[in-house]
Amino acid sequence: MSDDRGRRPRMADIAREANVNRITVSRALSRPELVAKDTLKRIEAAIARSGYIPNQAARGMKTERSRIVSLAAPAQMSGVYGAISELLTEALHRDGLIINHFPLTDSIAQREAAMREMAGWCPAVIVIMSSVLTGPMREMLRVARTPFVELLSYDPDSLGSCVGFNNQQAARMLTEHLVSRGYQRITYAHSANPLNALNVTRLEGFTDAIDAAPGVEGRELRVAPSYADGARLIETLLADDKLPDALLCASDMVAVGALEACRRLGIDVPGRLAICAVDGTELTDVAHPSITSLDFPLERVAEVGAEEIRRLAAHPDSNLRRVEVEASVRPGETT
Amino acid sequence: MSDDRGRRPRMADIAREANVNRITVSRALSRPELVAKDTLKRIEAAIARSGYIPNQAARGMKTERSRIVSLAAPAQMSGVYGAISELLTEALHRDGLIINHFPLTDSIAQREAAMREMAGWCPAVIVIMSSVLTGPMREMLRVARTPFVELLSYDPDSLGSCVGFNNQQAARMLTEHLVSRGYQRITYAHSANPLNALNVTRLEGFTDAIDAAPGVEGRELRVAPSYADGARLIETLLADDKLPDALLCASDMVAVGALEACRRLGIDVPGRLAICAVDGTELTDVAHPSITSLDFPLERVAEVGAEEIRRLAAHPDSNLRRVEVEASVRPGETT
DNA sequence: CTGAAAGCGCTTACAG
DNA sequence: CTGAAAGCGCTTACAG
Repeated sequence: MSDDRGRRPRMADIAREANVNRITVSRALSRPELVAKDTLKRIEAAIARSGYIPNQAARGMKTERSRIVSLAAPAQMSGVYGAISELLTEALHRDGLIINHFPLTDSIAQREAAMREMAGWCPAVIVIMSSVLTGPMREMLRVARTPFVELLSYDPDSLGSCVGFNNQQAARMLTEHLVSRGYQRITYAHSANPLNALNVTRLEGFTDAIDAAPGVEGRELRVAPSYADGARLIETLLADDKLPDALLCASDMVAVGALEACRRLGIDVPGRLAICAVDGTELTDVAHPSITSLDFPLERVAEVGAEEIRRLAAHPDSNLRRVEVEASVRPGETT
Repeated sequence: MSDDRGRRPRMADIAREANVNRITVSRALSRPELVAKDTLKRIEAAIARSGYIPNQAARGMKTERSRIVSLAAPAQMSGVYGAISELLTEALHRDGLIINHFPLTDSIAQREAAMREMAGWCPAVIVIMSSVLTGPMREMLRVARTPFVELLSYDPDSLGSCVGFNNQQAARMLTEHLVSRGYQRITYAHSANPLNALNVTRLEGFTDAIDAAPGVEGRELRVAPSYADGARLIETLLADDKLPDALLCASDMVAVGALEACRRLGIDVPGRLAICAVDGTELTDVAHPSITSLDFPLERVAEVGAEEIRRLAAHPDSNLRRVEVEASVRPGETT
């Protein structure tokens, strides 16, 4: 029945079978109301018979407009990036937009290469979570003329649209919360990745709060975002006799891992050590004891973000939009 | 400096600036060793000056070979799908493969439409996690002539390559574990999604084990894969006075949510209720008490899967490979 | 309502 | 070492 001679059917094959010109097949697909009823029927039958699937690359080449949305984000899926990426992928899929996923590495050269890749596919929109933009990256975005959306961090000077919260302020509030509860030696555990935009602004917020609190000693520590590294962190601090009063974790996974290690090692939380997480995913709520963290509407970031992406995909030349969502401290049982 | 007249630079623009033919520019990009040194230098200078980025769609159209890998998976990123997808995305990105992400919905029609979309982009490989394949989907895969990889479930009759474990056996082993510990009324809480392949085979395994255990009463219950629904499940069962002896959870998130609800409601685990999870992500280990679950090498599935995808992308006509990874019960403190 | 012509941006042989 | 010709699979005006 179907053409089995080694290649997938093309529009020309359908046209031949249905006894029409390729143009008519194209029209039957894109504007069927302009095609005579029985012509349409013949074409549809031929399509069904052959299993024809239009080549999206060829289509996009002509229309100069793709339905691809390129999403660059840190690879970790168990935390806030996974949560947003899940909501975003679902929402955009409903609008017929295809998500191209680019993991962000720790190398500037690789991030720039990834940006080049992204731009090379002529996506409708480029979305970035939590990456610092280098000069070449900005230049590529400019030359590619692709609408650009930053998620998670609110930045009034963003190169494109953005939907997020003020991360500097958020880290400051959480630190102030710890100070107000009387903790004097506070350690901020974070990835220390200078390419992670959230990281950079959050560190500033932490430092601000420490500087403003006389007598409070602040430290920072590098830790990879995983349960295991959170647990290991506590073990190391304990072994070195360097356990602080309070631990502020940039990653929810680190907070959960640290909490579990404390339970195992008999460290009283929050009596001996307070634990506080910045991302505030569902995980911190489900933990026991529940972890003090940031209260910000993840769902709203994804929702408004999806809306903005959809809008820019439809109207690439429309104005940018910058949306700041509110964040506050959600006190849990660990502080 | 750069061309600012409303469109991104094309190869022809570079050719003009460098005083060569477009072909030479193309060659400079793909096989620079065939181009004279100073010609190359002129071309590279023009590319740098203009910020030229080759159009991947146009390139792929000619080469008939794209570097896209289409990945269809349930949207939930906090569980096993997120973990695999993270590892896979990173590994494939290192090989220069681009991941197109398609969330699986609960509607057959939508899944088939998604499959059509996927095939339309002429990906190098199509990867599916945990979806039943309908007749039309199989037909599309056949016509598209795209190599196909199934992950997570080992199926000797898979249409393509597969890397996974025997889910029927796994669910049976976990249920037998519960039976051997003396639990008599066992409830299997799962998404009840008939389109989820893992779900279907796991349910069979559960039923097998119950049928083989005289005097043991098995039930099944529908629950969405989230922390909140896991917690709600316990609340409902308690309110209806239908709490079983043991709960087998298809989703790790449900297990963690249920565990937390038990703690909150004063239900003794494992004394009054045993909890057991099937996916066995890191989450079950980090929970407290640690949750009995499946021990299977997630990383190996991702690693071998990535290898197989890479191989099929390079040699689309090579033989299929079916790899079964072993799984066993990892006893925790909840049974 | 349908089709002949031209072209999207690139690459693949082939000729020189 | 470089280029003129043809074509990948589709669509966009335009003409009839």
